[in-house]
Amino acid sequence: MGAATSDAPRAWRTVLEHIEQQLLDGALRPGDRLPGERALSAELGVGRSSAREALRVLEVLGLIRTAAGSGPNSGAIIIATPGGGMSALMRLQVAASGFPVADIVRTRLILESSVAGDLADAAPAADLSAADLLLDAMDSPDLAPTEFLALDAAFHLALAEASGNQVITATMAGLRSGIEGYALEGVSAIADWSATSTRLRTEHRGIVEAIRAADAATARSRTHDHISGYYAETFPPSSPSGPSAPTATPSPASTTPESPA
Amino acid sequence: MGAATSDAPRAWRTVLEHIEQQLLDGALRPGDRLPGERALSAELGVGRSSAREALRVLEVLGLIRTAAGSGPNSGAIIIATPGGGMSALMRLQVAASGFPVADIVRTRLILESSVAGDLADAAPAADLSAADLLLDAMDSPDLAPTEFLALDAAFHLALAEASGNQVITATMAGLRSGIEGYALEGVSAIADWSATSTRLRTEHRGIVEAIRAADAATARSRTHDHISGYYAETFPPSSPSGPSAPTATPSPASTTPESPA
DNA sequence: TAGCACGTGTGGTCAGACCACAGGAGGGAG
DNA sequence: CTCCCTCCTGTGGTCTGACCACACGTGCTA
Repeated sequence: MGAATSDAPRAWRTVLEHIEQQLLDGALRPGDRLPGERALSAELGVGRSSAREALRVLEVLGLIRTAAGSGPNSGAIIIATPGGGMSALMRLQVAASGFPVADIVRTRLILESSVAGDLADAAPAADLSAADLLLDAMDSPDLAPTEFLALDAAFHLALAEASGNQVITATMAGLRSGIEGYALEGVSAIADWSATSTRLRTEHRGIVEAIRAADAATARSRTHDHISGYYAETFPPSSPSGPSAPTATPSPASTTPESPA
Repeated sequence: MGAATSDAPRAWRTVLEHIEQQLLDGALRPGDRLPGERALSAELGVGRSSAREALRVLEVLGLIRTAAGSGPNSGAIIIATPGGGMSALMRLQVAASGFPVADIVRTRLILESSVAGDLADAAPAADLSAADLLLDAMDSPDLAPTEFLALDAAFHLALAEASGNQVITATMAGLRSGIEGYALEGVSAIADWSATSTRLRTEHRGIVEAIRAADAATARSRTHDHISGYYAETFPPSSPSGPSAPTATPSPASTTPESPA
């Protein structure tokens, strides 16, 4: 042995597909332990290194968690944490120029505006306590920009989580990771951080307020303006991010009032 | 050697971070060739298998393309094809129950409605020729459901591409992949395929028509209804996809006419 | 009975060896 | 001089075997 017999597909792909199939069949469920690497490779007739390559992919994608040692917590365990995989994907794609930053911002605009609107419309009012906590934490007067930004990201994510849509939550986590580097850089472009953070805090509360008031249109437009405003300030005029400006995206409810009056 | 000295982070992660850093620094750009696996591992002081694990991750994430042999086309080459990675991620997350199908559909609703609206509002009218071609192809009377569905997916993707937002395009490709299996299964749940496909064709043309007429609100609502309608038909009442029905999401412009009259 | 030492299995990593393949360099035939 | 064929080289792809660090369980010991 030692080589691919030409007609066979890549060995690691075999492993990946095998596990995917078992997941689809229900033979493998979240919380379950995968066979050990040695067993898995023997079972599928591939080398351990090939099996490991597949497991590595699953790990980065957020499907499994691995731990050495013995006992029930060791080995590869199925977990579905899409956020991690999404973050890695977005981050690397941005690094490789596959995702223009402007497109990420535009996508945030769409997703978050929609989330805010849905939250306001939610029949049984969504639980915003997590967001409230973050809002309070952000009021600490002596927060470094980095800390503030982390709380800010967590706040936006908390809204997504409150909406209950796991796909959007994971996507937003990924989008945020993708532009995290730029966000940190951007802080230096802000003239008066104190004023900016105060404004951001006010806008955050305004969004939550609109959601609580079940005013979807306002929640949407405030979210849109909040995000586009921040990026307009962070990425001054000639940001080499892409051909068009992030704020160019017409939001579903930004300039269109359609107020509930 | 042969083992991790406990304090060191995982070797493959070292490789991954090294490459990411080079991408961020601009030392590595799309189209460039990575060092060979042997050189890379030597350079970073890790084993070749560890370097390979990192490369495998990059490959699945759509960042590199690998080819054996020699010459300029061999080796690992930086490519930024987010769609592939996104598809793998979504597909596996769905398989692992990390992404409820209902959430994926809801996300499609948001993204595609928004795309259709933006397309209609686009200052220089977007190029819809690719979508037109697919529309014509879908008119072939003797298309198998599978073929029709493939064209249908391509049509929706073409609209996203026309919008020029690469993040949305890749995300939509991923979302589609995630529910592809369910879509194929769902065909059998459709009583009169001929009638359904005719309806879908009509709806598609209606969407494009609204976009061409620069009627954003109609484009949005038609897109929303098109998608939610299809899934309502494909996943009859008691689909075990999630706690709430996909159509429960209030679209920005679905039931709210705000017609241009 | 309480505590500790050892065995065992797991992931993590490395080193070395082949294979298949694609391309280029070189020599030989025309 | 030109063209074609052959061999060589480098690349990814894979397998095997080995060792390390670690966490757990078992069972012996005090």
